[in-house]
Parts: sequence; structure tokens; C-alpha cells
Amino acid sequence: MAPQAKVSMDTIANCLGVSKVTVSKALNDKEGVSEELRKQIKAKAAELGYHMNMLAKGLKTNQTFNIGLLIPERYVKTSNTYYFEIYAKLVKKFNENGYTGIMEILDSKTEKKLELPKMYHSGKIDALIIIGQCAKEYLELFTHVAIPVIFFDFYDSEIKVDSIIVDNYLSGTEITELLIKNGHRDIAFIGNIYATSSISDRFLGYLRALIAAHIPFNPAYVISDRDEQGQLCEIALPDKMPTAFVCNNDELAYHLIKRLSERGIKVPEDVSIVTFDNTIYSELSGVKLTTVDNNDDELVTVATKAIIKKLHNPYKVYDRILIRAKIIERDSVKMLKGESDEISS
Amino acid sequence: MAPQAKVSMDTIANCLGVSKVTVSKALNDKEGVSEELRKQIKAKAAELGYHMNMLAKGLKTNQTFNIGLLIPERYVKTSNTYYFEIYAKLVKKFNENGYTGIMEILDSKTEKKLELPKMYHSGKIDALIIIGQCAKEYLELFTHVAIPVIFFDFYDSEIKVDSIIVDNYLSGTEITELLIKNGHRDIAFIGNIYATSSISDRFLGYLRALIAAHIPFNPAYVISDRDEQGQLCEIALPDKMPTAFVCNNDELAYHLIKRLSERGIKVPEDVSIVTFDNTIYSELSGVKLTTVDNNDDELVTVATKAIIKKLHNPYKVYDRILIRAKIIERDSVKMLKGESDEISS
DNA sequence: ATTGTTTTGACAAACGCTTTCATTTTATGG
DNA sequence: CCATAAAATGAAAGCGTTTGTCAAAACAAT
Repeated sequence: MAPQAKVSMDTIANCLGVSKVTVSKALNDKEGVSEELRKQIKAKAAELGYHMNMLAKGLKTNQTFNIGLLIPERYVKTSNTYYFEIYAKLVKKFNENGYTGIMEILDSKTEKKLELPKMYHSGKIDALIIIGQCAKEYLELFTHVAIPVIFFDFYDSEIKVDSIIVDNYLSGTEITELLIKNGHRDIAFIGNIYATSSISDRFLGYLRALIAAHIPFNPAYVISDRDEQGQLCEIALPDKMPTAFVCNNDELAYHLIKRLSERGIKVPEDVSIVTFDNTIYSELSGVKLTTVDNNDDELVTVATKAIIKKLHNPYKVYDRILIRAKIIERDSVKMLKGESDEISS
Repeated sequence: MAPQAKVSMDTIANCLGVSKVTVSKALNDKEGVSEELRKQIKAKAAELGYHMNMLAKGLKTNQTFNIGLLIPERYVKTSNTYYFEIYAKLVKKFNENGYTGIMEILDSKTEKKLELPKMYHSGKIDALIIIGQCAKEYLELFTHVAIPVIFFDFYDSEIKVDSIIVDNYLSGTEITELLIKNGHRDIAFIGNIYATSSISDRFLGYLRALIAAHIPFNPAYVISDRDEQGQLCEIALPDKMPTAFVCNNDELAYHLIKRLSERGIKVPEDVSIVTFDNTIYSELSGVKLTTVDNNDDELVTVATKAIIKKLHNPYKVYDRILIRAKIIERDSVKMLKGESDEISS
């Protein structure tokens, strides 16, 4: 119980009258030790409360058993709880696989100066996952880095770094099709389609559904939630109101519903809404939102497997791994009556 | 630019025809090297893009330059964004001081089995901060641990581990006094006062304000938001409605306001509300809530200083460090007219 | 010049582990 | 019972640092 004197492999070896080499082999399940002895050694290790010194191991094998997680500062500020859950899940998954997670916040200065993360330079990590898109120039740094890197939840088609992403293109199509099936034809998209790969993919998925249903595309129905500088701004509602909105995320939908209700427009009675992300915001409005769940657990499991695989085989290339999202149908979509016939006109 | 061959102190030493020991001393600003040589060595190091191998350094000096952050699983689930911001800020502060942060999620199994965190056993951390209260038995483990430990945002008076906390007792008093100053005398408290030290301190602060104002305490006005098992449950409103509520946190207040509005009770017209934490929820209801801001930056700065201090001086004892919170006055408190005179009756 | 004192720098050992290779032991087969 | 192969074990070197000891060089005081 009391804080013991350090117990190393040597300690165990001496106790049992064998060499530390044998202890090392036994504990690492390597061949060259009889099963009999291996059992004894493991028992003794447990008895003495031995825990391997990963620093020493790492020094020799050039491994740290740490995986870095880099998150751009803008994603940890304000209300964004999404990446926290992702982060926590990743860390837990790492732990289950014998690795630990080290987070570093990428602030805008470091991003501009194109400096690689400190944890990389100090040799504290074996691999790196970047969570959340940032400046392209900065991302390019990671094509010349000595450890495996994976982009999580975004990609850049011009940068040759593997990425794990939700299939936003597909789910954009599916969620829009859901509206179309419910008789909607005047469908607007809200979100800044230039901001990240996720958003533009969702938008293009939306567009794909429109095209497939032969619904003409109306540019006035693509509405940004940010100004030129990327600052969030008031949503500019179109003159002719659509019957349905595809919102880039739940929070946006939340604010949209507020705006609409100020004008006396009710959801879903007067207008239907679908969104993405299935965050807390999707349950916060009066009406529960039909939304797309990103399938985090799958995302995290696959990302962990991929990065560990790359650790053992640095030349492994995945390019893009797409994870399929799940549509969660709730109460924000209403069937347009008597108009579903018109579709085939 | 291209991934270089590893450059170690030996590399620099050979380049300059000195011994690696001299390089070590020069780079660590230790005495025993002439200024002249030190400059040369540092220049060479920069030229070669040298970065110290912290693993090797750590092996020798028995330091990892990592600080562990343990967060019980229940705090990362669902909507709780508060600890994420704290976590991110701590990690950033660590970085600024030459340390990195390693997070581990404490799941309920580990907590029950009284197993210390993996990162502790594998020797990956020099110190540990525990963010968010958990089972007392588990916390007791940390009184016998070989590294400095700090409890963050909670404490246990029976466990001799230093803690950094917001002065909930004081702010509980202050926020209640604000209601009293506005003429309220029938003031209820909502929150499970047995759950954490924060909540009971806030409650006792509230009580203290009542006593100071000679307002008799009404047990029916202490309302829990959880059942016996600690599960969140429907808030049981008292038969005789108070004129004001002190809510243990913004989220609770958010739900309370919803409940009240279902009954046609308006905030702040019919009833005033004050809360704690100043999270996103405090702006999410129709009315912006008067709440208590926990002063995170101060909390984080002080915690970082304290843990590093303890790292260099393991016998340093702080006991409890209290950080003063700030009251944010918004729109959820209404002056009771014509009743402020009654106070002195 | 001669001694005493500092300042510089080199060398070897150590931190706890893994790896390679040589050696010993045991099993196999004729 | 010997020859041979296979399995089990150990000795030594090394991973990149730091630390302690010691020798050489530089400087000061006589």
C-alpha cells in the first residue's frame, strides 16, 4: 500500500534468480522463454506491483506510445461540444490499445508561422491526428513529417494526407431526399459552403438530390451564415420562402427556428427543417429536429485502428476513409399534402 | 526541409569536436562551459534543427514533462462543455510552461475497482490534476501516490489532497444577497446538495445569506433535481411558489424556465432566477440569466502554477486555494415592488 | 618562475529497457 | 550412447541524456 521503492525488471530478475533479459521476454510475450518460467515471472511481477517504464522502453525502441491530437483553437472556444466528445472517445480508444493521447491546441499564431506542434518536435508522439480543418498552408506541412498523420473529420483533395471523414456528400443527398419524398421541392440550403470540406460536401449532396429529382437549382436558396470575414452573421432569409431548409448544423437550425418564430412561421407546420450533427441543439428548440448523426463511435474506432496500423506500417496509405452517417428522423419534417403528385409532372 | 536523419547531442558534439557532455551543459544553460563555446553549440544546434529527446532526458532525470488530467467519464458525456474549455485552457497553459497534458478518462469500472490511472502506472506523468469529483474511496487513493496531485473544481474536507476551487460558498451568498436586495424573501434553492462539494457549498452560501438577512429557512424550498440514484429527474415544484430561485447551474435553470412557462409562469415578471456557471445555457432561454462566472482563466493559471510548484517542491502544501467568482447581472432578476419595505418588519 | 585557485572540458557510469548473439540445456533420432 | 537440432537462457551493447569525478588549461598571487 505504501509508496514502494521502484521495482524494475532487474528487481524481478534478482528475486527469481534469472536475468532481466528473460524477464523482458516473458513480460512481452516474446518467444525464448518456457511457459513455466513465463508464468512465474508474470506472477512475481504482479506480486511486486511492477509496471513497465515506458520511457525506457521507448528510448530503446524509438516509440513513445503517445498519439498526438491537434485541435485548432477555434474549435474549443464557445459552445462547440462536439469535438470534446470526439476527443474523449479517441483518448479512451487509444488507452484500450496501449496508447495515450496528448492534446495540443493550435493557436492562430502558430498556424500563421507554420510551426509544427511542440509535441512533435520534442519527440513526445509517435503519430498525429488533426481534428478540425485549418489553413491549407499549415496542413501542407504534414506531408513532410516523420510520423504518420491523419486528418479527422475533414480532408483536402490537394493534400496527400490520409483522412477519416463522415460521408457528408452521401448523407447530404439522403437527408435532402427525405424532404423530397415528403413532397418538398422548394428547398433551401443554409451554411457557408466555402468554409470547410464538410459543409461543401453536404451542400453538394443536397444539390445531387435535387438534380436526381429534376428539381431546378435556385441560387437564391443557398444562404450563408457568415459574412466575408467568416464571422457568424444574421441569416438573410430569401424573399420567396422555401417549404423546407437543409441546415448545415443543429446550432444553425436552432437559431433559424428562433428567427422564423419571430416572424410567426412555425416548424414543421409552415416550414420543414433538417440538419446535421445530432448535437444537443437538435433537442433544444420547441420541435425536435430530424438530423444526421455522425456515427462518432464508428469514426473513432476506425481512426484509432488506422493510425495504429500506420504506426506499424508507415507506408500504409488509406487516402480517404468514409464513414456512413445515420439519419435520425424526429419531428421537424412535415409531409406536404396534395403536392406529392406534382412531383411527376 | 526533408525529414532529416536523427540529430542528437552526439551529432552536434562531433560536428564541433567537443564531447556530448559539453553540449548537454551548453544547451541546458548549466555552468561549466565558456560563453564562447555555448554560443557556438547553440548555433550549431539551431542549424541542424536539433530538438532534445525528452524521453532520454526523462529516463535519466526521472521526469516526463507531462502532467496528467483525469476526468471522470460522466463529465464528458452529453452536454457538458464546461470541462472541455477548462481542459483546453489547462493544456495550453501547460504548453506555455514546457509541459504537455495527457488526458485519461476515468470510467466507472476503474473507479469501482480502485485502480489508479494507466498513465500513472506506466510512468508517463510527473503530476496529476483530477478534474471533477468522483467516489470518495477512489479519491483516497491519491493520498498515497508518488507524484503531486491536485483536485480541480472540488474538494473533500477529509482527504488531504490540495485543491483549487471556486469560492462557491461566497458566491452562493453574494448571488442570494442580490435577490434579497431586490426585495425577495421567498427564495428556493434547486440542486442536489449531496452530489458534490460545489453544490453543497453553493447551497450553504445561499443559507448564509438568508440567515444574515434574518429570513427563516424553509426546508420545502430546497429542491433536488435528481432522484435517490442520482439520476436527473423532473423538478418537483413546491406547492407555494417562491418569488425567486437560486439554481445550481444554468442548464438546470434552462429546464426550470421551460417547466415554468408550461404553467404560464414568466421569468422574470412572475419569478426571478439566478444561477451558476455562465455557460451557453445562460443565454439559451428567452431571458438572459443573471449568473455567476467561475473565472476560468484565473482558475487555470493558478492551478498550473500550483502543480508546477509542487513538482519542484513535493512537500509544498496548499490545502485549498479559493478563486473568487464574478457575478454577471443580466435580465432574470426583477425588483419586487412595494415589498422591499417589508424586509425590516 | 612557482605555487594555488578557478575555469573548461572530457570521460565513464547510469537510467530501465530491448536486441543481438553466444552459450547452455533439453529433446530427437539413429 | 553419441550426434544433431531445437529450445531456453544470459552477457554485453546500446538508445540519448545527465551526473559525478578528474585532468588540463588559464589565471592570479606571491
